[in-house]
Amino acid sequence: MTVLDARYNVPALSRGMAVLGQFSRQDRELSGAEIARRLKLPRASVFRMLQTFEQLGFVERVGDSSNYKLSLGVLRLGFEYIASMELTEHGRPLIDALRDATGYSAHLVVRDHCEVVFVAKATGRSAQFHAVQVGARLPAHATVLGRVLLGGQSTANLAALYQDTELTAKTSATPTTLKALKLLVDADALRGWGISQSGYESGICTIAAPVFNEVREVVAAVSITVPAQKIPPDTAKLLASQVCDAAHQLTARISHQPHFAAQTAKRVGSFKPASAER
Amino acid sequence: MTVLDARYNVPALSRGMAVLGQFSRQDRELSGAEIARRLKLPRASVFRMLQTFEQLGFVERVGDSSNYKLSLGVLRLGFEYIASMELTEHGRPLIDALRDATGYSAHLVVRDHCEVVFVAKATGRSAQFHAVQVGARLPAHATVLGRVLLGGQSTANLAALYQDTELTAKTSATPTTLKALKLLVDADALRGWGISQSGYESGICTIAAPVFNEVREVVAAVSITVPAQKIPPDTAKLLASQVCDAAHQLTARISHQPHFAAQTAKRVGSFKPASAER
DNA sequence: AATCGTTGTTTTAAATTTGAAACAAATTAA
DNA sequence: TTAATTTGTTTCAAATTTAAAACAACGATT
Repeated sequence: MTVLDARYNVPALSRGMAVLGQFSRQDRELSGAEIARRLKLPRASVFRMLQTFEQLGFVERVGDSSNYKLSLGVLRLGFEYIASMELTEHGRPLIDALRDATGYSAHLVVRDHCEVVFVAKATGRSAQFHAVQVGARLPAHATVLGRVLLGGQSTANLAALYQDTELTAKTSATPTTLKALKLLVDADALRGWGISQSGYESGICTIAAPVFNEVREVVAAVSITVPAQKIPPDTAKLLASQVCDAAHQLTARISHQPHFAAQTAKRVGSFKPASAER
Repeated sequence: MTVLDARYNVPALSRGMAVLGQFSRQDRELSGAEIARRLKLPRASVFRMLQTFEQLGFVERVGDSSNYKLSLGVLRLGFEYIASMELTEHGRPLIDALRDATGYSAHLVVRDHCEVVFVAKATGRSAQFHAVQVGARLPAHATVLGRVLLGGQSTANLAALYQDTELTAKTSATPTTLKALKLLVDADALRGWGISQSGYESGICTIAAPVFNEVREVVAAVSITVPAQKIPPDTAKLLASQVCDAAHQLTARISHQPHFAAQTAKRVGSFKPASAER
């Protein structure tokens, strides 16, 4: 594996993306000076970067002020990403069907390091309060979704994943140690699905099942959210079987043809484990 | 207004974003060499940019090959954008309600130059074939959505908008001249809503109504899609009134408090109602 | 086998961007 | 009002990145 080499950095790029990254729900608008202060960059540099981003349609000025906000351009990247995933391509009809079958909101999620990311959703009839949006992120360790997505990870892998991240307690049930997390992860992996009776936000139960790739690594999870304090065991089992069904179907679809997608089917045979390192 | 000055470009940024922009549904994976060829950049430069993006989590290597694909990081930007829009904040419950009231998929769209962009959707029960996704784009001139979004634009503005864009004919009903487009736009603007009986894809009818800001500029549109070849006039009127209702409510919500949002309430104490003007 | 054409990676002179400092305009404070 | 901050913009020498060229590894073709 080629190690990422700091020699080959393009600082302008890193800094530029950092600038874009400053904008958030809390900070819709930012001035050049404010960004410069936060990132400890020269005002002149931020000024130039903002001008560049404005030309590219990634940020725009707010009204007549000199403040900036994100612009529609940034959506393009995310959309192309979602649209380019074979996972969502095949997953969408399945979670739509799952929603129709159960009547509850169904989701398709993947893991990005220690976070759960929603990549597709089918909204149920019962409009929830703050329904999650595609692109939303949740801490993996604090949700069933995350624990299902972590299924099959070795203790060492988990440790590596969480070496820079605290296992913060969201509720009393949240695991705060790697050991506790591993136990929960293994339990769900063994059963083949997971359930949270008083999820991240209470009053909502989540049932999730893993989607595997060709080598049986977890690559995604399918889930439904049920607006209830607690689901009786029988109902839970019934719903779980439906969720698992959807997950199995998706597994079948994406693991059948190993990474067929590529238009660059170069060396199909060679599977040798990456050369020497220096 | 400050004119965008080419002097203040950060080439590395422009090029970097161009690299990311190369990835699409058609081109999920790209090699460094391929990108270099397309953008006519030195291979070494592309190589370094890809390494940088990889470190930032915007692209990742595909399996063992040296190809790259977009990574989950790019979703973050788009999500923050959507989440930071007051439009979606207020619009989501409204289109959810519209979906529930009509039973059809409801959407919230905005305009980006000559394109319609979906920023929120509430999927109806009847699962469509290729349901649009948040972030998806359509040519404005070829859809009712676009024509409603263009409402109120002067002929000069339209001309400016389309000086670099062809009005390509998607169907026989698509306007291919500015004059024809203007006529359609004005008709919908006058009526207060628009309908396409054989939309962009046939078999689907779309009814759309504009959302205004404080100064009565169109800033968004609310719509529903009805899976039918043709809707009888009475039904259409009924549905249209529901769509208009939702649009009016959204207009009321976002145009009431003129751009209050700003977190730039730096000095919290000073709350004097900016009486003295210069 | 040997050659050719690609592609990924590395190096280094050449050219560029960068950031400190200066300026101007706007805002706040006294 | 006046002075003091803060911010947006501009300049230019210094320092950096860049891109041409070279290298190495690989696959395809002859």
